[in-house]
Amino acid sequence: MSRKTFQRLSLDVRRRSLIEATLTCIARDGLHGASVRRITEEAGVTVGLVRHYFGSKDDMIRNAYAYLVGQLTAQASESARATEGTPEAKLASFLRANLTKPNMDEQTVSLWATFIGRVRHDPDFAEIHRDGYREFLNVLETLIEPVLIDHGCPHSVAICRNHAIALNGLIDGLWMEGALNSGLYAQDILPDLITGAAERLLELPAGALSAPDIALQSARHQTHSEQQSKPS
Amino acid sequence: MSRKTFQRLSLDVRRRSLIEATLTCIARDGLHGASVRRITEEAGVTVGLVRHYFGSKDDMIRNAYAYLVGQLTAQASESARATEGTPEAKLASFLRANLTKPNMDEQTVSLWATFIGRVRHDPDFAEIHRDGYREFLNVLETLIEPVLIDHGCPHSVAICRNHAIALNGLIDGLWMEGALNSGLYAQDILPDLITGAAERLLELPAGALSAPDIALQSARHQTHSEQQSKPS
DNA sequence: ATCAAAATTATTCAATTGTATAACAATGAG
DNA sequence: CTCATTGTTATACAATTGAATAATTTTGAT
Repeated sequence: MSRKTFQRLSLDVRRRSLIEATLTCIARDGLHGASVRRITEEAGVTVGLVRHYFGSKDDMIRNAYAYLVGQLTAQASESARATEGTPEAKLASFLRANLTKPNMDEQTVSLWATFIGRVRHDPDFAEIHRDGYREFLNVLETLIEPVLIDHGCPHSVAICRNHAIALNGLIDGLWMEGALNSGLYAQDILPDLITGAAERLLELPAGALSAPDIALQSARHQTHSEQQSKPS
Repeated sequence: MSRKTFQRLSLDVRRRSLIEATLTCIARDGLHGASVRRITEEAGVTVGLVRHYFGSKDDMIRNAYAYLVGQLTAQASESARATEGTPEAKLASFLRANLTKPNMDEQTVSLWATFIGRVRHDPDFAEIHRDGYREFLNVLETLIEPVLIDHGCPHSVAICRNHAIALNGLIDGLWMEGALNSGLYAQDILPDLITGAAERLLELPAGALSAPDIALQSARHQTHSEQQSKPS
């Protein structure tokens, strides 16, 4: 019986393929069902490669966690960056993105919770979590400040930070409970719900985030040089 | 070599002792480190009892999850019920209780996240989660409604429910990120932060929840028959 | 075309897992 | 005091686990 034929791939490609297989398996089988054998089978390689590329299974899982957190934050940030228009529109887009596909996904939340459960037991997990959380807070602060300025609200660093902490809590909680979808309400109410809630949290006039057209009118006397581009 | 001496305990006591040992082990060693042997050693019995009382390890863990959720909800509800005074004081007490010890505890959050990670893979876990979530929402609605009425705010069933969903998200998110304590801010800012945030979410006058004395004055013209009892 | 380097496979190993079964002893009824 | 009940211990077992080692094949440099 002949050996399996194989390709030698670059370090980056192999590592990524193993990491993605790890996430796939944990999402599908849970942490306890994601054995080295199943993961490597999913990646189309044999077990030895784990040791070769990561040293140990735990180290591979750590890398998978960091990869997931990075993806989540990057997706959310990108969604805000890609939105043109007023700061209100950017913030609203960011909030809504967190509560719609693909960001709000049961599989992703499940993965995330599984990893969070290890933060306490593994310093590396704790560091990955802290970095991801800090990054998320920073993005939020950056989005919040211009909105506060636009509406003449207080916008000191401390105030922006506290708003970011609260808003992040709101996002996290709704994201998690919404994605797990216990069936107590329809998931699609959440984007509107969070923009409305954010308006009140930041003490913006009603509709500032949830009704962009109205908000645009009321904001026009401040930033009349900007014009909203209609999506095709 | 003689056998281990033992006591025959009642069904309830044994089951609870095994359940608590299960939670202790998962909190200490993580889900993967909580083997039947370690759990039974923690409980001071031998491995055979798991089969005898629960049938399987998975079934024992399911029971441990239900036990944890029940405790969490009961503690939170009790903290609100025990507070005498205005509806505002009750709601504020409930909110603050969720973000202070013993409710906000890294070990508990870690346990909770670990279990949440299994909701997707086990229908029994999903049911336990849904029941706990529904119960929490109901408590919140019950606390929110009289506050809205006191301040002359709209308080339809739908409005109360939406407020409860948002407030629950806020609680969950802050509770989780706060307990994991990434060190980005001091944990003890959270009780004040959430009462302030809740005021704005519910569109109450500033201080209605965060500064009970001032709130009492402003509410006195509505509910002047009530009097606050000073804590000893 | 050759050959050394190293990426990958194949296999082995000890340890641990959850569960099943049999032996035992604590307990309460009579 | 006796004895059956059954809660509990002790042991066995097959399966699976993560990791280590050895064998082999691909690849790129020369």
